[in-house]
Amino acid sequence: MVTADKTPTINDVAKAAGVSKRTVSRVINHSTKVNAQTRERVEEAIRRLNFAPNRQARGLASRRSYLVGLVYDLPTLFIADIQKGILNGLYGSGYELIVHTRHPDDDKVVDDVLQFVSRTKTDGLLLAPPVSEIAELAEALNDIGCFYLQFSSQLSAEPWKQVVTNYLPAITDMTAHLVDHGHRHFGFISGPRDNISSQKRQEAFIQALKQYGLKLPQSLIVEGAFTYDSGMKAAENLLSRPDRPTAIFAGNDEMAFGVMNVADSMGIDIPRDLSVVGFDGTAFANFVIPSLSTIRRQPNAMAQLGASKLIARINEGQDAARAFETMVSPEFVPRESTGPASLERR
Amino acid sequence: MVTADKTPTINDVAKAAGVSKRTVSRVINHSTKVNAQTRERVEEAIRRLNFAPNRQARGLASRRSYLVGLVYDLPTLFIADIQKGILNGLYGSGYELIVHTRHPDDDKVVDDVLQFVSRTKTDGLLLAPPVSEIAELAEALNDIGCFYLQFSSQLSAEPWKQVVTNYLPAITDMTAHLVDHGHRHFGFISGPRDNISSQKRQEAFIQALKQYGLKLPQSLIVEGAFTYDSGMKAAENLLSRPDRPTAIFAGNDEMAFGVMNVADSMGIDIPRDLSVVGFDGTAFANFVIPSLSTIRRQPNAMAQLGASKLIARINEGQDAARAFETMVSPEFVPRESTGPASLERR
DNA sequence: AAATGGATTGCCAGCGGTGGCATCATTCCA
DNA sequence: TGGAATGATGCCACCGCTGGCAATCCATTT
Repeated sequence: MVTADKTPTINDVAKAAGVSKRTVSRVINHSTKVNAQTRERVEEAIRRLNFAPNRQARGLASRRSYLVGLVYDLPTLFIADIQKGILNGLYGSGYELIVHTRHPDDDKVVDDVLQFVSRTKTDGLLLAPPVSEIAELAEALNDIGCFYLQFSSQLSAEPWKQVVTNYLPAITDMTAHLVDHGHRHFGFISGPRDNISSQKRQEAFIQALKQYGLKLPQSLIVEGAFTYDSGMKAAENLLSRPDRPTAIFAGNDEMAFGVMNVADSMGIDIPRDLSVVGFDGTAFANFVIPSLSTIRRQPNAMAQLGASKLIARINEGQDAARAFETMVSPEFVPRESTGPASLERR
Repeated sequence: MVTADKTPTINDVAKAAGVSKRTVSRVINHSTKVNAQTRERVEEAIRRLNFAPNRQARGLASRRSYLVGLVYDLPTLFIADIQKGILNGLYGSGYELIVHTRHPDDDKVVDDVLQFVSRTKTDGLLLAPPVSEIAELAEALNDIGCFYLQFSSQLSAEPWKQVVTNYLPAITDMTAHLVDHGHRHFGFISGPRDNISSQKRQEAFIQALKQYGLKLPQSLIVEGAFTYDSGMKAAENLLSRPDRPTAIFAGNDEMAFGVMNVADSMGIDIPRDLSVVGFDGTAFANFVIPSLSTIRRQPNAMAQLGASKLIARINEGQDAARAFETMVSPEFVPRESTGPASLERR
């Protein structure tokens, strides 16, 4: 019932190994200035006593916390996957993950995050989109000397602070797929206007179309809000016009589901009368009928990369972080919601 | 460029307020033994200097960490919502959330969590299902005197350590809904056999049916794995038998999507030929066509309750936690996937 | 007026580590 | 052989805060 023996301290280890606690400290911190035999002796003692250094004391003395923070906005499946990937990347690094999301009461994101950092003393911050795209926040963090890593869609001048998703290849593949199937007339449903990821997706789509000498008229770009309802609204708009597109690319899967629903209730068959493509590639895209062609991101892989990169930067400096990849590329996954363009359009 | 003034310490505040640092400490910790005027003076100084106590130093001295941990298994939308609710509940409490999920390399859950606790020195643990249902883990945590709160489906003898979802009311409503629509012949797709939540759902369903003098024959209970594929398999099984049910209750939404898909490819129309009900009520249930009738849990509310309850227990003891609710009830949300039983059943 | 007692407040040690030296042993070179 | 350079280790203060107790103040009691 009683666990009399409290957790061992560095002193216990020192005594057990017959060295000073300073030496034990050196071993813990992988200092090179320790004799191989001494190190072995200390490590043995650590193992025998099942010693784990006290993070708080370590942090207090060394002015570090051995904590990294994840800042995100909304709880989505994508974020859950990102978080999982981060935990994988952190595994064995000695760092723990502390999470933060904006509280409805806090209107000022920048202040909110700054407070979080000062409260928790995290050694680094992982910024998920769309928080990662806020330029003022990055600036503010730079000012206070806080290490951060953004999961972003826009390459900056400091790539060691980023993991960037390059939309172009996958969107080009997707476009090729549609064009090959005879589509010439496209609609695009964007995310919120000020959302950078959404802008980037749009740009990539336009650029891909250009390669085929095709254009995306402004009138066939409808603003959504990355939500199901907004996808429906946009679809009603796009599908009720006389020159309605034969293929719609939605800025995320959720809006694509909205499109599918509207099409269904308008008697427009997918993929016979309309092809639909989403973006994100969360599991649900595979569950709907017909299954949704989409662009699959790799949250797990990119998060793991990001975590490792941030830790490298914290522990070994900027140059170490530079050695890591920056770009990740999602991939187009064709499924049942895309097919040949119907011959008799309109 | 340089932010010369480092963060203020308790000493700075003490000096500014003209008191000893011990008094400042008392104010921070809401000790009652402080004169009202003194307190005001100190609080003013704290505000003026924008002081926040150093969590590490505080923890080191008081043997607490001001950290609570969330332990979960898989990254799902449900977990993301739970986490969001916890963060809401923790807001303003002075506690931060540190997350942990089982790493594939760790086979022994109990040891893994125990290590996490000893590494991080969390003051409390929030256990999400299915980790929350592991009896050995709860025991082990009790042994080391770790406070925890389980999000569970099974009331224990220590309700101050739990937030329990009571499935019966919603499942009874759902059953009533189906029976009112003429259904008499049901199929049930369970989660993994050893999953306690799944067992509870099954029990509740059986109990609800009993109220109508109806039975759920063992042969119409098919084991799934809470995954889409397993839902499809189970559906193939259920729908290919001569006495196939007119309504299927799936243990979660994801499996229900599998059922819908199989029904579609077998030419079985939902809801005309078959009613389907899911469980979870994540947003996607509303996105499929037809939209899925399901039982909506309230992850946000229950998580917020759980977080507050745990903090109360940590700060004010068991009796304070007793004052909190324990039971939460999900609700049945009828949508398009359920309707009248087809007349000419076989 | 001295004693009593409760309410406030201050002092000092110490939580478990790390940083910056000093120390000591050994090796290398002139 | 002496002296410097190098490697390994130990000593002690200190990181920023809280716990335990002593000290102080003030009102009340006798």
